[in-house]
Amino acid sequence: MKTYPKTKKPSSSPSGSKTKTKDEKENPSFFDTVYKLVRKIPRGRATTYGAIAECAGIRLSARMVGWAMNGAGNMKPPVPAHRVVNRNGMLSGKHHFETPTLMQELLESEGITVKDDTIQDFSKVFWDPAGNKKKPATSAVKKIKKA
DNA sequence: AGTCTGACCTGAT
DNA sequence: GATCAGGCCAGAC
Repeated sequence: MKTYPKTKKPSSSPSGSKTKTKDEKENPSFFDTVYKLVRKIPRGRATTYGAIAECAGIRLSARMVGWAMNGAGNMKPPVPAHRVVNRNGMLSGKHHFETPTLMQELLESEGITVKDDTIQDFSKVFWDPAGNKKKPATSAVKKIKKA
């Protein structure tokens, strides 16, 4: 699996080094968009990377969403990354939190039922960022709703 | 400069 | 129905 022979630095925040991007203000990387969307997530709600990626306009780059979350921990206003889960509603990134249980703790603290690292009634707690932006959601959302 | 990994998703086999 | 492969962007070695 992932061949990671190199040293891993926890402080590898993508957005942390904003020196590379010319002007994130005028040229807001999708990173910023993701953070904004995630911050817009109401309490007691959760969304998926795909939904955010879709809303950000990078459905095919949903992976980057998770990567962007990596820097979320360094964000001043802590981005509610715990409200972001994969399409399965499983706390995939929980392991990346300060504590593997922190994510579940936060979700439960918001009233979300989490069991076995998976959000129960995900279709209910699911929050569509597109709904806030009035943008057409993808089939991913439909599937979730259908489930 | 090239290579690879990364908290994913979708489509096709 | 489950599994495989492809794909996007950005950062680190």
